[in-house]
Amino acid sequence: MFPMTQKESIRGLIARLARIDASESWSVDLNPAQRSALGYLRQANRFSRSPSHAAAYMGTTRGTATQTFKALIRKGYVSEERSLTDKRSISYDLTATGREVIAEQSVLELSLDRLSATQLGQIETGLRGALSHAIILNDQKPFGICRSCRHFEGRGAGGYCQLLSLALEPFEISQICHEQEPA
Amino acid sequence: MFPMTQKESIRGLIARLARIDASESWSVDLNPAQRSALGYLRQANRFSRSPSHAAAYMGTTRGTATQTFKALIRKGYVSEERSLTDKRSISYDLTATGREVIAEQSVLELSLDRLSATQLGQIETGLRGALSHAIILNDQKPFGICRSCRHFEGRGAGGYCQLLSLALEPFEISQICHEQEPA
DNA sequence: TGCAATAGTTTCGACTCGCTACTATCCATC
DNA sequence: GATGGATAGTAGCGAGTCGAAACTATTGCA
Repeated sequence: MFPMTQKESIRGLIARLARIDASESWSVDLNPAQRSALGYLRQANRFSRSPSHAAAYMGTTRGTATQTFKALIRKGYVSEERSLTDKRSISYDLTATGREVIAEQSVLELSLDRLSATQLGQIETGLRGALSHAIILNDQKPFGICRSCRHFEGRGAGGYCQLLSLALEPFEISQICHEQEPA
Repeated sequence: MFPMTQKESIRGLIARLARIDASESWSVDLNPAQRSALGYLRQANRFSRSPSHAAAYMGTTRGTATQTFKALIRKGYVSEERSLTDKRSISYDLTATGREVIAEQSVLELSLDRLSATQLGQIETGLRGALSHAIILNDQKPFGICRSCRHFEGRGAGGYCQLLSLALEPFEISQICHEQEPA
């Protein structure tokens, strides 16, 4: 009568999985927005850990991002550090307990456990592709990883950012950056 | 420094895609809950279109489901019909405008357009598998499609439900049912 | 020096959603 | 048949989210 297209099915699956995942966050005294803010901080490089950048990444407003970070401070999951060069800006970082909380395994991850490695790989590349298209359609910034940026230049184990004229530690080149532009 | 596992990446991807999709629903005067309620009604068979069943499917409470349906009535997207046999129960159904609204293509679907048919197939089966595990872990009902139920019996183009002792129209056997138990 | 842009914050209001309590109805059991 | 418990839907409350807009402080450009 009203057959669902494959794309509609996938849309529904994503919504349901996201809902299951979101409902679980509450059990660790984190709401979904707070959880994804923690996840963002874990991935973001040192130039991208501000409310503005988090807001751009999560598709929300700076005001909401501020609220979220303040709540995370109260709970002791992140620490705040004011910039020395620009007195307007603030940088947040995960605390040790913050890292523990974010590392806890979710029902969603347990469910993914039952899939094969190839299936996981297929899902990841597929969803990643879809997300990058969606981000373009939504006029959002890509926040890709440093290593695959046009301003990146490899140097031994680490690298160099031509935009910021800065040397990069090895671990930094696989973090995400608000300035990133695909090569 | 803190490498993400593949499962963590997928979790993040699902959350981000869901957020993009959810934020879009507002542009058609539907909130995410209302949108997924409409989506549920489109798939559900005639025995499963009540607030209770929708609540079980969506992982929310009956109270919230009622609110959602009442809002959809106000907006003219669903119609209400009281049952003749059980005076407690109500059945909702999509109106013509409700069907139009739900059929509109989303940014998420547009993004999926850029993937190949094989990729779409892989994503769908993968996510479907993950969801069915997650549902078991969460003690929710599967709401699978009629045709693949242990009470289903094929009869020509249509079928027969051994649980309800009822003949089923051809289009009904691919709808989802709250009584469904995988064969 | 002044003016616009930017970073973060605050406040307000609309809205969601879960919880609890309540009514009506059904049904199983004595 | 009565009756007690389960089940369907609903109403109202309250905590909390989130976005919009206004506001302050700082920066940097002209």
